[in-house]
Amino acid sequence: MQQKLLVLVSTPAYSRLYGPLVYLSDQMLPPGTLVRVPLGSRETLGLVWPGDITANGVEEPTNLRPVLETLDNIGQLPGHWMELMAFAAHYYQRSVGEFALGSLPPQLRDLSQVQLERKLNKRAKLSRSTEEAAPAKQQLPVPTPEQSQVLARMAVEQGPFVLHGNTGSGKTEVYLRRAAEVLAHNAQAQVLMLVPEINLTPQLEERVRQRFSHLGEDAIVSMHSGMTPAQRLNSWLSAHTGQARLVLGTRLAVLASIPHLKLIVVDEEHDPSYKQQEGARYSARDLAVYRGQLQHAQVILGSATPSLESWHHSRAPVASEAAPRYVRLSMPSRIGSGQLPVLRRVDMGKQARKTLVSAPLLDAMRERIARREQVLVLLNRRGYAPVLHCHACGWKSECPHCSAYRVFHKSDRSLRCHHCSLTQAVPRACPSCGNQDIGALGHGTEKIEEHLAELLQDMQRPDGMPLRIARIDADTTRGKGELVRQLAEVHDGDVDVLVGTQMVAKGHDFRRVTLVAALNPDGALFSADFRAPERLFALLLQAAGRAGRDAALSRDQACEMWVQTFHPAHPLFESLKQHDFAGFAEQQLTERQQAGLPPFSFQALLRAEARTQEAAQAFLNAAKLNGESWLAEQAVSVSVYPAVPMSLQRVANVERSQMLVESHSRRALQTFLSHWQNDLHGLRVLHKSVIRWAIDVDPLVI
DNA sequence: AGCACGCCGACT
DNA sequence: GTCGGCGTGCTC
Repeated sequence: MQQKLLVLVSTPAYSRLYGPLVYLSDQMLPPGTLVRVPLGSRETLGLVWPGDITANGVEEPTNLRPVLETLDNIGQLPGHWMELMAFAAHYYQRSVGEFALGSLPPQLRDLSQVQLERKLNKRAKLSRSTEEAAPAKQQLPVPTPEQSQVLARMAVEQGPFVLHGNTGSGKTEVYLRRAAEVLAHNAQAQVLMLVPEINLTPQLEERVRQRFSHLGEDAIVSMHSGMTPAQRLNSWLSAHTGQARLVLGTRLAVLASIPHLKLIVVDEEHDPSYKQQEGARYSARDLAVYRGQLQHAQVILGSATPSLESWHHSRAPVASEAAPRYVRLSMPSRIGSGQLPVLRRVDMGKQARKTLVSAPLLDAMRERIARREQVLVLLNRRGYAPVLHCHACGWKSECPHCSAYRVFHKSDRSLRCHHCSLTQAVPRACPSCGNQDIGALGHGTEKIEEHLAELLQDMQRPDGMPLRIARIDADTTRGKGELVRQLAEVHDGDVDVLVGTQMVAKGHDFRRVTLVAALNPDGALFSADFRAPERLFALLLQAAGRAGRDAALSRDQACEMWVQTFHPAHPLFESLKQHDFAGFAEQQLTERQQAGLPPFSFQALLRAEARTQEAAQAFLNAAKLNGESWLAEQAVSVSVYPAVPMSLQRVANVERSQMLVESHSRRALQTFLSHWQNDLHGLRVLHKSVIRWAIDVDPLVI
């Protein structure tokens, strides 16, 4: 007899097929089984989903089609993984199908049962040959008292832990030791280590592989989007079968099937790249905490500058409040002789107008260079100048497809849109009035690199060789492996001054850098984005941490962090000077509480994309009306704000608009959003010009 | 989202 | 006379 099965396929929440579909099968397949099913004229991967058809399917389609093939040679996806998918889809307002199928390695979608079989056989042979690896004897560093204390707590408490450790306090050693304990305690146990961006942390990967080499080569796998489809499938299968004991990956790894997961480490947990910014906009950090609960795995959130959300949730309990959700553990000391850098502020109000690099900073740089130390200069804008400008008619280098200016890149004399990638040669004369006198406004890393070369042209190294000024940003690291290569050059000491965007401040140690300078950080102090100060503080502290990690440096070579600012007395810089994250966090949390901002409120954004701004806004306004009438009826306390064009209103000729939704109760917000989805599906029929819409829960940028 | 069907402009 | 533009509609 033919069975009816619920099957998930990858369909977005805004299509009409957002729930499980019904298929016929000769046998009853257990939930979690992968199948190939026909869908319209194509054939696609499906996942058998738990649930009662008769209870669920109110209006069951008449012409059911049969399952084509069962991919049962890799077994079922575990129940807790399906629970994770169901939770994530519900919380982030996506279809379960999109979340679940999107979390599987892309190649799994294309392979047939037979192809998969071949792949699995090949893997089985390989793993047998490398199984016997001799346990390597390694000399491990002796843990500091702080590390021992922290590890002792982790051994007896469940967490989740917020591990607040200053740069250089040895957080990584804690992760590795805790992982070793968990793996030794249970021969099946698996550990997941999440990092913000894998290409920025080859050092960590190397360290992990070395430390756990005794587990065998294939017991450690990586997972990130830069891998080839075949590599991704292999890693995923290793994790899914339990063969991989340690999974090291970026945010997408939190969605992998890891059946015996016992420990999740989220390194640099404050990093914004844990929030997916397209498609299903999940937070890997938050899902890691939820997943820990589901699978009874311990969770460690580590950072020198924890997110204010995590910091808030790990506060000392207040009598009136429930116990904090996270356990806070601190490691304030820096290991070795390396000291924390001294903060120097240059009051730009006292410098000549339009100064890019102030005299005191330049002098300090010269001193360092003369001693063959390295200098790191940070500027958060790439290119030469952010906009070209005609002095005669006022023309500016706008992008024809986006509401943004195209950036002038001097190296190849191009105008590039950083949003839609449109690249054109710089016009010889103003395209609007023909005037020859077009100039650059503002400055980017390219210009600073050029400017510093001029300012320092009289200098040479002690050995008479010319100075080398290098630049690292998204433009110079386009090719594969370029970033690693260029960083290696800096390491070898072949570079005296390194100019870069924030990408160089992340996760890389420069042993001989003793001076770090932020040229123009003021934008974040008074930004409309309430998270800008938090990000700036993290960036500056992290950048400062890049410096002076060389134990050979003597005391009088103390490292310095320079900041050029018009607001030298700003509390952010005062806290930074004291290396006082806790003080900074308290001050920010007080402000957020007074303003009713996260983590004291919960937010979501409804975004709509259409050919015209009016169409996008009309859809949002209708959604607002529907939503508000429901809220009034149900007496649920959620505010829906008016629709506004997005800060980048037009990208690649698509108009975008968005609307903020806010509540003091996470539950109220969730209830409302779930209801709202139905409204939106109904509205879609009336607003056909809307290309797509999506809800972003816990948005990072508004 | 894919993918097909379907009706109007510049080309082997 | 066809190839191909993307508008509309459907997929268990």
